Amino acid sequence: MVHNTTKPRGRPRSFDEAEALEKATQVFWSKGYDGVTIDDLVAGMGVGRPSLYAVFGDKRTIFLRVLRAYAAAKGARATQALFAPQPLRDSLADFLKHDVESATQKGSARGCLLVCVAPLVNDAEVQGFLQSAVAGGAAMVERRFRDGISAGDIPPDFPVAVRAIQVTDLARGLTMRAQLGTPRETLLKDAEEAADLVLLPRRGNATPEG
Amino acid sequence: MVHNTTKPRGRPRSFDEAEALEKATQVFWSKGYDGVTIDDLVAGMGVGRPSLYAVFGDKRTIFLRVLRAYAAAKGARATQALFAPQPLRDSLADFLKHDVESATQKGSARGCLLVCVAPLVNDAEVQGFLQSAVAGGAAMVERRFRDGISAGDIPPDFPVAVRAIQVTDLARGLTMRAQLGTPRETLLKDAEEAADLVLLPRRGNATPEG
DNA sequence: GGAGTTTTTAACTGCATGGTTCACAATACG
DNA sequence: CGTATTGTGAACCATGCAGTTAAAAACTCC
Repeated sequence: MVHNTTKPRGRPRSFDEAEALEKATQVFWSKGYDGVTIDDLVAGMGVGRPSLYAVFGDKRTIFLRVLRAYAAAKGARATQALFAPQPLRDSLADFLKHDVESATQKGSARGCLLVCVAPLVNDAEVQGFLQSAVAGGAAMVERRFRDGISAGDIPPDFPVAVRAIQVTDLARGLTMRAQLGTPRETLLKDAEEAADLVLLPRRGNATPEG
Repeated sequence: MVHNTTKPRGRPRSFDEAEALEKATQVFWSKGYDGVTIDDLVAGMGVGRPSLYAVFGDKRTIFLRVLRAYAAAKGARATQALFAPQPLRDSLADFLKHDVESATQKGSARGCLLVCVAPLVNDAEVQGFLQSAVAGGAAMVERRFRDGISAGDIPPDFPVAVRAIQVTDLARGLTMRAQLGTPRETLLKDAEEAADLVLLPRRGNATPEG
């Protein structure tokens, strides 16, 4: 973050760039990608049309910036939940519950930009970004599992990769149900159950069908 | 199935209604809902524009018909997989694997109309239909679990409702990964793992099969 | 073969939208 | 105080789109 100390010469902007992006997020979140018109963005972001094009570029570019900011914020919160000093089971439950909470925020659109909106955007760059985001999420959970093995919370033969993917699959299922209107309380309970499902010790071998 | 024996009076249609609907499914599947124009449907379905309006109605109506047909077909295949005469574990695995296969079919769009396209449609009727479809899927799995208890495949205290929801959540996760391009083989393996995750006996649970 | 009925082909209309342009307003610098 | 520079507001234009209409075509019934 390098701050530019030289003051801009001309008329100062009447909007805050980050704030406008935040509002753009809400617009895309509530209307999808194709459903959003430039006028929607102009109205929602509080930025005039020419300024919008000058500062942010066209719709696709705006969406990419929104996606990146959204994913970064979500990733940060996920990291915080996963790697807070607490038992593995609580980390996992917090991870999933946080997903649920952000997907059921009132006053904001339901669901998740990354899960519900972005996959439909027919754009190579968006798809690539999503793939890496998904892989990154699973990798994060897997790392937490490894820490859990070190801490003795789970046995050393715990199938970290498989379980990590299953956690993210379950998270996506929760998010989609949120989008369809399942109440938050139900989903929070399901999040706990999901954490337990993945972690509860098995009888016999941890990996089935060895 | 009532066959209409009276021949139609005027000029015969140059297209098959069911076939056209099938093609419409592909169009929506590959382009989403908002991304589809009437011209896309005209081109994709092989039906003239006025005929399209006369026979199928507008885009929203067409999409609803497509959804119902798609859900019916998918439900039928799911029933077949779940309730075929085989052990519970195989039923579940087949159920999930079938989902994966239909979501990774070549020559067709990836993912699932119900999971990847329909949730984004901002329409009360569509959302309602989706909710009932989701609930119906979970109920189907739950019923299969009950049968499994009767057959002694799982203990009587098996939490059928919770596990059924988890199965559908996992299925949605698989489907979304399919949409993002995860190869079929990976997902098929993950489907098996998911079935095992849900079914493997927990330590501390009573098992009937001695 | 002709009349009546239905589908198809092609063109048309009106409206929303994306992207651009232009004159004007606001601020920094000399 | 004037000028250069940048942002803003409103109007503008071409395009694409949904939905309709008019006439030609294909078929059944008489």
